[in-house]
Amino acid sequence: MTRYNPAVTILSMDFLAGLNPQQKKAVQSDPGPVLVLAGPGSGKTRVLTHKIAYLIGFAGVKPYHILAVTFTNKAAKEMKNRVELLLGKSSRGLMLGTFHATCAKILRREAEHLPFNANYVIFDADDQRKITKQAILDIGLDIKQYKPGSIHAVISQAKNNLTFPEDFSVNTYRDEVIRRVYVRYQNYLLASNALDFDDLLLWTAFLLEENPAVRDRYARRFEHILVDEFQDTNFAQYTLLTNLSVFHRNIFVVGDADQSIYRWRGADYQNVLRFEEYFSDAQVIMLEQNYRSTQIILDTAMSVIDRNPTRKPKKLFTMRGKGQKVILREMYDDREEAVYVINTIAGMVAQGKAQPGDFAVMYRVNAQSRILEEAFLTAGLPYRLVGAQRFYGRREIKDLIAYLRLIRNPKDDLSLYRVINTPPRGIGTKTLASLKTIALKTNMSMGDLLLALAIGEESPYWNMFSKRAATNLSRFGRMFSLWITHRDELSPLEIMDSVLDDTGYRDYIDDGTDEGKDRWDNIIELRRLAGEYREQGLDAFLETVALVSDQDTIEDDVNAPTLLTLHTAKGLEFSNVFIIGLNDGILPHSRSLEDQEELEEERRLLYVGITRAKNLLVLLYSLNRNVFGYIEPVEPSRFLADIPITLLDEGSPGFVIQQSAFKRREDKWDVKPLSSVGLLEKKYKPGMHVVHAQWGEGVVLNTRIQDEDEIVDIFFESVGLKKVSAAVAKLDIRK
DNA sequence: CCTTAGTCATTTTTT
DNA sequence: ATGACTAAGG
Repeated sequence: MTRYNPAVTILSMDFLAGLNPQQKKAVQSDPGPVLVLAGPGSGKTRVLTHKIAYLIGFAGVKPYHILAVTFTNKAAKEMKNRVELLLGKSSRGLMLGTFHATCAKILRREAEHLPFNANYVIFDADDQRKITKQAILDIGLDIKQYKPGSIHAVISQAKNNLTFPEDFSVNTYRDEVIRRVYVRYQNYLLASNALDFDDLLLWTAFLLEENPAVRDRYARRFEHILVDEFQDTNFAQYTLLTNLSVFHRNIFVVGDADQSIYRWRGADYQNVLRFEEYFSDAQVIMLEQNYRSTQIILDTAMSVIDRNPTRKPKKLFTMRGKGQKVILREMYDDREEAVYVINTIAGMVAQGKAQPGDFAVMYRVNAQSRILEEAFLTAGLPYRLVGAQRFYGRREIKDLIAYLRLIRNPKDDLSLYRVINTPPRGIGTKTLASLKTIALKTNMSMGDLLLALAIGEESPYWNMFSKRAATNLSRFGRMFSLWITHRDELSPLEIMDSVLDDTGYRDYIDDGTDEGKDRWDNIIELRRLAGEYREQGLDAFLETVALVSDQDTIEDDVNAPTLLTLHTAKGLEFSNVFIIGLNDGILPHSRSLEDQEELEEERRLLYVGITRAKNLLVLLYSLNRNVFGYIEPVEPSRFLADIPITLLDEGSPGFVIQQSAFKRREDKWDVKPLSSVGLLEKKYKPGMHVVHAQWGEGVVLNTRIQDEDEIVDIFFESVGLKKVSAAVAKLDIRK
């Protein structure tokens, strides 16, 4: 292990310029495990990039020996740019990418040790759902009872925990069903020479665990490993990291447990604790100075997150000054929320207080974007929408990608299903069914059979089909085989163009309508992207396309408000932030209400949203909400009650605050029943005059604490003696 | 084999 | 309210 020479510290100045003491400490940390606990806006990307630059430029580590992993391509790209800015070209060879992309590369290189080929394709979320559905149907089960989505979620969880189908433990009948689906699902993937997202991690972790020779090769290579957003790692990723760092033990991780919002994806912020235990000699460095937000915004964030009981306290501070108070507003419904957002933005822009691009509107679920979009459209204002109907989710894009995937990997039955009759060429369900059965009988993949049919009547398989079917299949097979023949000599763009030409795709999609025009425009955009992969080739193109995240699709150069979910907002910052739909059932989401840990995650989600704001934070909730077309009354979010009124501007409603006594105690109850027993104090005293919303004025006779609640005996003028729960009833104390 | 009308569930969050 | 999926006609 190398120790850096302190005598040449002066040379490190470049990489330390402009850093605060804690950041410097992190960048200059000795070799060995390092855990950086970085609050929002504390400059963690800075620390990571400077650390890399420091390692290469000062400590003399070869870029080839460094691995840096992130969760989104956007983060990876940004880091790469910033490292290059610090070092120039000398960062070449550095392995920097997302977990998934890094794994994809390793797997392609090491495919010989694994049950798939190097030209495997990556199945996206849509594909995953489809094959889960197919697997359930194959077993003969009802997809209404066993929803593909929820079954796949369990499979995904299993994979994230490095559980293969054969290790899947069965305790209930449902488990047994899932196990069987999982077996089929995985077989389907392998038969198609395909991997899903989780497989990328699963197989890499498997490879490193089971193959010491390979593991050592990588573990020796990566003298330094750096990890961004460490709190978002799941077990597979954690295992990956511990294996890769087993030799040099120079693992530098940056994270913030308070920003852990991917539990449902298997992420486990406890990995932060695990890290400290596993690497007991780890240096721990805290980054607590926030450079992003005003004090008021920071205080608001703290007031929300502080209620999470299991968190380690962090004291965030800023030098930015108090700033503007938070605006909290009650709206009639979600429609009005949208109008308010637009009016506020338009107003501030008109007054020259801000640019349209300085605004972000954040929400819990993608469905909420629709009303906003409509409102922007009616107002005639441009906006940029992140995620939701992403580019790569468009039908025409998926079609083209499926063609390319099939050409790259003829075993990809799923893609074949998609394209074989798109545009229509007379290959319907019947023909398709016979293609499948005969493929099964002859022990070939459908793609291979199709290729065998390409030669026409000479083919030994020709007579197994009806004349009509054989003719149509053969015609497509000829096209298909032609593409494959030229696959390796053509660039991705050229392959794409031959597909477009040979299939007459343009005529199919561009039917003269506006929609058709749009679709064709999307194809043109895809062509442009493909054009960038002349050097890297088809594999790289398909891989990037499969692994783009929502965040990656944000275009920076648009001067318009950004509409995005709270999840995609992580890692970003905006001068002015709106968070809409702050209602119970939305944030916290109704599916998380039952579970304490999920409630905590919802709270973190709000925390993430709040801490995106640099200057102005606007929080909106509504009294009513459109649910499946019906207007329903809704409650304000319980989290609002935790924000001190002193942080809110005068226009903010006060009644939310009045409810806080109730909300607060409810939270406490959820959280720590034991410790809060003694903490609950009586709010009322005998002799006190109170006003009840329904029964009017009364006088307190007696009061006691019982089951986390205060039971008050009150004599009302209107109805006489009543026992009242302080948690349920709204009582005003009369002075 | 493709279009159409009717039924139905749908709302987390995403690499 | 909207879209995905299923069952009947061109």
